[in-house]
Amino acid sequence: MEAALSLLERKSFTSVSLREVTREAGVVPTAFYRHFSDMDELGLALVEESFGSLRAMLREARSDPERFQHAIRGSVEILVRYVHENRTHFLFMVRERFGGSAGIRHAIRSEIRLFSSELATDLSRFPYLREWNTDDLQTFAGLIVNTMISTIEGILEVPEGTPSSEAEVIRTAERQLLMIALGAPAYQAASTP
Amino acid sequence: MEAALSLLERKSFTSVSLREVTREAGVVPTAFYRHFSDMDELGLALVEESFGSLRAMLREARSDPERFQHAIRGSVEILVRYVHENRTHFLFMVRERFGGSAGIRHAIRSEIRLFSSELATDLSRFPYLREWNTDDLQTFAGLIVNTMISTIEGILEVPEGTPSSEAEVIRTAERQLLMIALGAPAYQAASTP
DNA sequence: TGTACATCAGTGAACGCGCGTTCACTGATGTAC
DNA sequence: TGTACATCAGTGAACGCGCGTTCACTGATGTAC
Repeated sequence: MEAALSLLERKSFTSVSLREVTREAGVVPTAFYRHFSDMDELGLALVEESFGSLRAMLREARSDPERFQHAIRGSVEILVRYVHENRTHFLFMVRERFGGSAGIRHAIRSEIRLFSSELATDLSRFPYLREWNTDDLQTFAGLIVNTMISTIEGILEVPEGTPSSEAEVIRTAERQLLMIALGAPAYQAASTP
Repeated sequence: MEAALSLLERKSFTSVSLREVTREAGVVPTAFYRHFSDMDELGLALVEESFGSLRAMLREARSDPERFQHAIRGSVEILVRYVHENRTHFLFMVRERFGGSAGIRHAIRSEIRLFSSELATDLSRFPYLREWNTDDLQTFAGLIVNTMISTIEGILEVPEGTPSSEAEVIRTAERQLLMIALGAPAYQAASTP
């Protein structure tokens, strides 16, 4: 699994061959079958491992409710740190979300959906979101998740070691999340006249 | 190019071989070289063709300013129609945006950036956005483009012939765009106290 | 504590296959005079 | 209007290569008695 992830910096998982993985791992091709029956099984294991990183991130964001609730900046900071610390995991998720095999695509998609639902539950504890119906909360959470995903994509795309472009990505994310957060009360006011 | 696009329903461009393309086109493998020097050149030609569809969409949205300016529903309708009419073009863009070769990824990314800038220019003509600075407008346009992209992704993901799920995607898009639109004045009010 | 056996990750040779690319070719269509 | 030549898309044989997968194997580690 480590070998596969380390190959992702250069290419997408779908275009990595079984032999490339074993070569990277310093092992003979047939040894692969001691661990997985094919590349798809490896891919699904990587989905699980990768979303483990994401869940850990969410757990941390939750453990500091003050920061989570009040400072967009704090949340973006946690996001950025996790993307750096688990770069290949996030690269894998972003690359295979649409490019992967059907099984891997579905696995990633359902993890994101789960993640979005959990965020909706968290959001329902916000004072000014308390009275929203589930549907509106889901939509709102989806909007935030979209912005988070494109921020992750932005961070991964920025050439490594160009802090100025990355700072730009971060600044954009913070302002977009602020726009969304400010839109929420206006939306609620408009839909319950 | 038609043959390549027709293969995209099943797999991503990166994992399509030169021989598969010629087989689909009903032609001998070597005939490929009469048109492109390699698969990457084909891919770049497809980027151009695909974004042609997208530009046509923008042109139509612009030609009916009333609808463009006032009804989010109208804009989403145009978007949905274009995705259906050019399904393989959009599939190609979504799949290769992260999964493709470096050259193709860059080409797609810069087209999206261009698209976002043009939207920012259009937005500056809105009465209540007239006084925004370029930076805020770009950020705002980015947010809208993100939402459009994830709506496109949603439409492409929905199994064909399940109108109820598609309607759900459309409804979510409309409400998210509304949240964003309502957030704009609040954002401006907050940043110019 | 020692012996016998099972489990397990990795080995190395071999297979048939689809791949990208080369080459010299064919025959239809377009262009110059 | 007729002839000579150029351009062009497509052909078909051939190449060397990396691929996924099979098979019988080795040798280290763990477990039962």
